[in-house]
Amino acid sequence: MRKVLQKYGRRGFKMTPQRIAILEYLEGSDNHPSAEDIFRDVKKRYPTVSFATVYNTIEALKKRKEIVEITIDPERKHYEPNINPHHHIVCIICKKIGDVFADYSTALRLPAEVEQEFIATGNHVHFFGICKNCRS
Amino acid sequence: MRKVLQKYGRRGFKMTPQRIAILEYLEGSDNHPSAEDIFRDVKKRYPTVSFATVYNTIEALKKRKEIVEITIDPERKHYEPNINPHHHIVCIICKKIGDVFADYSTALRLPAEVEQEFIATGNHVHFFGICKNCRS
DNA sequence: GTCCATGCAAACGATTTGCAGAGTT
DNA sequence: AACTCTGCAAATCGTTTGCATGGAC
Repeated sequence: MRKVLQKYGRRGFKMTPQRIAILEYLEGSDNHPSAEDIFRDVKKRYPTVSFATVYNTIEALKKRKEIVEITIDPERKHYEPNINPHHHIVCIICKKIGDVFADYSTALRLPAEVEQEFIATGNHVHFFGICKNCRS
Repeated sequence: MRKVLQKYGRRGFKMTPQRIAILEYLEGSDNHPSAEDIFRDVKKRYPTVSFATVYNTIEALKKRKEIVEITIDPERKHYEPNINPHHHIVCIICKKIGDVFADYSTALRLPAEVEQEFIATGNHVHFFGICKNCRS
């Protein structure tokens, strides 16, 4: 809520109750929800919300660079409100996604052969591991 | 073909013509095809192949760890025959995927806060950039 | 005959789209 | 009225599954 709710008083992006609920859910915890996660949560307060609204809002927020789409789960897309570039770690058991704030850029040099083919403009590290909960 | 075709003479994994075609395509170039890419290519030689066969074969090969599924394209899964752990770079224009053989493990240390939550067991770096072709 | 791969078609799950109705200005 | 968001339903796309047929041992 905070950030985005302030930013868009009303202009260009209408702050409807559903959208507020979506933003609050997205910014309310350190989760990385899928569209369905968002849908389920918003439905608690607005039992008539539709997937169309959720996806519409996601699309509008992506376009405005207020949220980021994460491609880390082969089955579905996930979203997060944290715009600062960072990395992720995924529990291989429960699939929980954690944030990793660190800048590895200086270490992540491309091998020479690859540099002949590509100019790198960014990077994202996907760690996998086991979370505290799943260690038992 | 080489590797896998030799390995499985016939036992446990039947080398049918369709499977040979799939393996040849997978190992024949440094591509990272999607199921549909594979399907289209095999169809050239076997016009009656079905997606079921392609997906069945992919599944069987994944289970035997002969190919790896890549989660880097939000729209579809990609596969590659190179089992050695390595990283990837994706052209943000044409989506071409390149291999990056480098071991960044020593540099990729998790921040202390994250280590309290997760034990890392692996990593994969997803570079993005622009390929030679798309520079024009 | 047994086993297992094939190929067709139907099913499925995630996401997208068309559109009529509503809310806001 | 103009604009745009909502919610329903239908459509789409990638992937999976059920099942009858068919080839290899």
